[in-house]
Amino acid sequence: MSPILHALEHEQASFSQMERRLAERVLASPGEVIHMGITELAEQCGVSPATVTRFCKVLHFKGFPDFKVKLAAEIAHSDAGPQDGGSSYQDIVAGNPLSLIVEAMQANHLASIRDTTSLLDLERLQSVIALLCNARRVDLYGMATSSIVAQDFYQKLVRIGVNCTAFADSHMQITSASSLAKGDVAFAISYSGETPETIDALGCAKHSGASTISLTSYGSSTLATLADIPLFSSSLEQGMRRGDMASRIAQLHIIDILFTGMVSTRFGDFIPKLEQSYLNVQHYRNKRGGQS
Amino acid sequence: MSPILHALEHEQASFSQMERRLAERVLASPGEVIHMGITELAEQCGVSPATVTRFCKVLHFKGFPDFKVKLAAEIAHSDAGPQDGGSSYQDIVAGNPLSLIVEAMQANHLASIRDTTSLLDLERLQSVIALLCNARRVDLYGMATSSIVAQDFYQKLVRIGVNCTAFADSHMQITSASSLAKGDVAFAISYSGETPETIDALGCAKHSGASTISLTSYGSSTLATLADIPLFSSSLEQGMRRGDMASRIAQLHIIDILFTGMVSTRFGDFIPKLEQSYLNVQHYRNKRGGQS
DNA sequence: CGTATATAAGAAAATTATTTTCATGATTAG
DNA sequence: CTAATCATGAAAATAATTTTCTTATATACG
Repeated sequence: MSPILHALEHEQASFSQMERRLAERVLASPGEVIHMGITELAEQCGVSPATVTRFCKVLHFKGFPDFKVKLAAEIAHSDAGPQDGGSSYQDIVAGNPLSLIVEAMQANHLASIRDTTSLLDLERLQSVIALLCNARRVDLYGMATSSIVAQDFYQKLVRIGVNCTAFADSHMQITSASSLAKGDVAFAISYSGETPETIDALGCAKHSGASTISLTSYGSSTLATLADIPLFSSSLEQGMRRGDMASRIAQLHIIDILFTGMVSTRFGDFIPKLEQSYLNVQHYRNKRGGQS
Repeated sequence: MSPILHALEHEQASFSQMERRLAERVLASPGEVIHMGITELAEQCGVSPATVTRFCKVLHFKGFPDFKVKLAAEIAHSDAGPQDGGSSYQDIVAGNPLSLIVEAMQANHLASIRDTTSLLDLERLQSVIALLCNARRVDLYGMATSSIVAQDFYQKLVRIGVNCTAFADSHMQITSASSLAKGDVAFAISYSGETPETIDALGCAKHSGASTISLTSYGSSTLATLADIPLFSSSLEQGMRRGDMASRIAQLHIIDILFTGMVSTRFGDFIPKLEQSYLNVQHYRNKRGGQS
């Protein structure tokens, strides 16, 4: 924890009644305090503005504004929530003030990306990249939240000219899976790894002879077991139903790595296509001059 | 480098004479600026205080003090060096070994979330949450990558029973925007803030009397200026076309905060709906026993 | 037990900082 | 060449902060 907050916590002994109130308020949500005026903070603590100024002086700041700026700098350093470098997940519950939600969300997402990265198996990633680069056709499967991830990957792959589909409709997924063959790739995404529609689609693809890849939250699951190469994003503690928020970020993180890996291995091929797709969007947009 | 400094450096084109002087002074030693008063900074740049305030507003801060606090938070980040904990963005180039790509991607995504969080304005977020909670109808606009973000938000809002649409088709976006009215909310997402289709849709919605919200990468943009309440994700260095990867993660981070904020403020309303939507998916899935 | 003194804290005044409004000159489009 | 827009500074208005002055309370000492 930063020196200022640390001091506020451990030097309470030397504070007076009112000063203690201030210290507590600041500790409770420093992120809010830095956006407050002196009057606002004073009111929230049932204290006069003069007391706030004095308090800042006691802490050896030049005044309240000085305190705010220094505090802002400090809380920026530490990842919200538990100390930096750690990676524990925060639960998010009812009626929390927004500042807490923001802190918790940041902690969760950062932890999620860190954990996912450390779970990564480079060799496996490399194989997946190779498969995707050489695939005749790529099918992406995912329902609900995972279909968002699938769509995202789809957009990227299309831009580098990979022949690829990402149906949101589970019937179409199966239909498409049926028509895959050896040399094609099926890529299934699911938080739980137990989504029946996605499992069916990947199973069908495997049966058709395609190479199968799964992307699920860490832990054994039907989908991961089924896939030739399973990839994992970090899973959250506890039964947070809303855990899929961090999980989706982690899955996109992996998608980004895969995509960048693909572009990097076949730079000469893919970069021109990327550029071209970008330029063409611009071109046709300008051509019609803003009206559709 | 932090998004604010980055913007100061790269948006000089859009600044006026005096604004450029200010930008340069801030870039020269941001650490000094955060301890200055508005008058002092103005004098050092041979500029009037009024110009400084205006400059801060152009950058979408609430005023000079707000600018100082946000800047303080950011420069605290950036002197932490490139290893984790710091937040400099890594470029991703050809033929990099996978391990480097993974490291760079992690650094980018972590930095992006951190920077975005420090740019966040809690008051604004709160207003947006309030608007969304009380909206009769919510329209989400976004093209390409941003449509993925819009879709993601859409899925979440639907689950808590918010009346909401997220057309990917720009004609439909306009059509829908035309039928909005006071009390409705239009929420436009764009990395650059200059996507014509998205600007048109938001403009149309505004004209119809809806409250307008934008989510763009940090910096002044047409879309952000147009919106009643602009929200920002952090922007990346240099011309990385592929900067939209980190940006999308950051935007989803904000979406998650908004959504969680909504659920938290109207816990009693929304949680049962969330639970119900979850249970119903399970129920109907089990009912048909895996076959469709 | 009472008085003097120190201390904490607020009220109000003074100061300082910031923002807004208004006026002016420059620049651009017609 | 004129009108309109824009950038800018001066000054007024507002808001924030700090200082000063006052009061109440507690503590030590006679």
